[in-house]
Amino acid sequence: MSHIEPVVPETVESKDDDRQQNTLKYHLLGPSLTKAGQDSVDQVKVSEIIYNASKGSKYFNREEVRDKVLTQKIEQILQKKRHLEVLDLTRELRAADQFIAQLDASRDLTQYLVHVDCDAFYAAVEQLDRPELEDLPFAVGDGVLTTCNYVARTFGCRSGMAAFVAKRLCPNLLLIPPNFDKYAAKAREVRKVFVRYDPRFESASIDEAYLNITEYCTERDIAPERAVQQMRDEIYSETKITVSAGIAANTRLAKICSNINKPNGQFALANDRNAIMAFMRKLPTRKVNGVGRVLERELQEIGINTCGDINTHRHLLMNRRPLFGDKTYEFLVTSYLGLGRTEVQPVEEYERKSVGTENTFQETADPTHLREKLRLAAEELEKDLRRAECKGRTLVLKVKLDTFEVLTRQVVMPRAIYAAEDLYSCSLPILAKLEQDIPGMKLRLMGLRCTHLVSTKKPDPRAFFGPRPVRAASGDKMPDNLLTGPITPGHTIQARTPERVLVDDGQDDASSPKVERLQTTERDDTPNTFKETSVQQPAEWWDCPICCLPQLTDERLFNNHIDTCLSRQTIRDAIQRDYAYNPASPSRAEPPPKRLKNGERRKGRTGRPNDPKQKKLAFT
DNA sequence: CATTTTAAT
DNA sequence: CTGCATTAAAATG
Repeated sequence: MSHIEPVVPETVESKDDDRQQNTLKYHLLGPSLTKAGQDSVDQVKVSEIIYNASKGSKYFNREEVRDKVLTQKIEQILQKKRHLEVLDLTRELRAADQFIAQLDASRDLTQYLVHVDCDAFYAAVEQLDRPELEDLPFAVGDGVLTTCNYVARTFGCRSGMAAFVAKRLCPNLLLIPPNFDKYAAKAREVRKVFVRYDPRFESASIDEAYLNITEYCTERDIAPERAVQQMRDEIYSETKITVSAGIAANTRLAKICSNINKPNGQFALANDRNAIMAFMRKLPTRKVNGVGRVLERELQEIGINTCGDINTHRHLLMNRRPLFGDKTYEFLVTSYLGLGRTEVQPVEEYERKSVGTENTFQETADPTHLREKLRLAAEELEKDLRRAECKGRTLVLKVKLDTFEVLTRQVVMPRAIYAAEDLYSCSLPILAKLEQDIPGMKLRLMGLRCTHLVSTKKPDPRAFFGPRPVRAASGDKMPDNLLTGPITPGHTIQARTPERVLVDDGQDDASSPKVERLQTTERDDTPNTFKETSVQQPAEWWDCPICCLPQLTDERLFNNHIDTCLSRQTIRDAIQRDYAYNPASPSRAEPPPKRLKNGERRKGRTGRPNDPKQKKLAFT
C-alpha cells in the first residue's frame, strides 16, 4: 500500500500508531486503489487529502475505531497462524488437496460468459444531454458521489466518496443531482441489445449484466470476442453509451475481465485451464468480487496477496481451527482455481428475501421527532411491500447513532404484515426499548425492513393446492451442488446482490434497486383487496391460503372469504391435488411444507443451500 | 442448537 | 459520508 513516511517514529507506540494511521488512510481510500487499476493518479497524495478532509469528523472517528478493531482481529489471526505453524499439518494438507482436486474436476469450460459494464453510466447519460460536460470534471450525486466521469477520476474522485471530500480533491468538480428515471430509461435501451445475444441475460445492477453467449456463438459460428465486439458496437450506435466487457468461462472470471480494458474495451480469457490458472495466480485477491478491504487486509497479513498465494497457504486455511470459516475457505479455493457460475438467472426468476427502507436525517434525540421518522419509514415500507407484492413476518428496526454506530433489533410477528399502521405499531416498542437502553440516544438514521416474506401475488389457487406455496417456485432450486451444478461460492452466492451493492471497482455506481424496480414494476397496482384488510389489528389474523391476504380471525368470515376466493376461478385447477380443503381447521389448511408448529416458515432456505456443500467440507 | 445481531460486501 | 439487499460469522441464551 501507499506508505506515508512519518516524521520520526520513536517509541513502539508511535510506530504502531503510525501503522494504524496508514491502514486507516488506506481504509478511507476505499476501493479506488486496488479494485480499479487506476494508475496515473498519485494515490499517496489522494489518500493524504482524503485523510485530512475527513479528520476529526464523527464519521472519521468511527472509521478509526473500526480500523483498530480490525487490527486486533488480525493480531488474533496471526497468533493462531503462529500456533499452527509448529504443528504437523500434513493431514490437512492432504484434505485440502483432495478438496481442490474435487473442485477442479467440476470445472466447466464449455460456456462463454460475458460481463458487460457501462462506463461511468450515470455520468455518461448526463453527458448525452449536456455534451459540454465532456472535458469537465463532474459527478452525479448529492451528499455522496454516485458516479463520476473519467476526468474527475484523474483527480482521485470515486463513486461512493463524500462530496465534500471530492471537492477537496477537485475544487472545480461539478455536481449533478441524479435523475434515476433517465438512467432507467437508458438502461432499458441498452438491455434491448442484450436480449439479442442472450434472451435470458441477468442484470446485476442497472448498468451491469451477465450474458451467456454460448448458444449465440455456436448457432452463428462466430467467435465470442467478435460477437461481443459486435454487441458493443451495436450498443454504442443505438444508445451512444460505451460499455466494457469481459469474456470468460464463468461469471466470476468475466467480471474480473471486464475491468481490464475499461473504459470502452473488452478482454477475453481463454477457456483453457492453464490460461485460467496462470491468470489467477498473479491476480491480487482484491480483484475478485467478494473480496473487500477487510478480507484483503486479513489475507495480506497472513501472506496471501494473489489468488495463487491461496494455494500456497491452503493448509492454514483448512484446519480444525481454521483461520477463516468454511464458506470463506471454499470461496477462496474456488477463487484460486478460477471457478465460478456458468449459468445466469434473469431477474424475473429471482425471489427476494427482504424489503426495507432507511433514511438519514439531521441527528436528533427528540422522541417525538424519532417517532415521526419511524412513521415515515413505516409508510415508505408499506409502499415498497406493495410494489413487491409481499408481507413480512419479521420486522427489523435499524438505527444509526450520531456516532455512526449501527444497531438493529428485530421482532417476529404473529402474522405477516404490510400495512404502515401495523409496521409502526410493531416497531414502536423496539424503538422505545432502545431509547430506554441507551439514555441519550441521538440518531442520524432510521430504517425498517421486513424479512421472512410471504407473497401476496395474484390470487393463484395453485399456490395453495399445488405441491408448493406461491413463492417457492423459483427460489428452491437455488443451491448448487458443488460437483454437479455451477459453483457459487458462499461469499457471492446468488451473486446478484453483492455486485449490485458494491461500490467497487471505482467505476460507476452502486445502482439502487429502487431504480431497477421502476423497470420491472411500471404499474403501481394496488389491488383493492388490500383495502378491505387494512383495518385489522395486529393481534389475530389468519392468512387466506388462496389470496394470501390476512383475514379476521373469525371462522365464519374466514370460510366465506375462502369460498369467494375459490369460486372466483379455478376450482378445476385445484382438483388435481389431494390437499383437501378443510373448513374445520382453516388455520391448518395449508400444504405440508408450510405446516410448522407456530407457523414459522420451513427452514428450507436457511438450511438447504448449505447442505450439499457442508459435507464436502467435512475435513476430518 | 436456534435465534439475534453485527459486519462485510 | 447514501441506501438497499444478501450473506457469513459472532454473540446470545
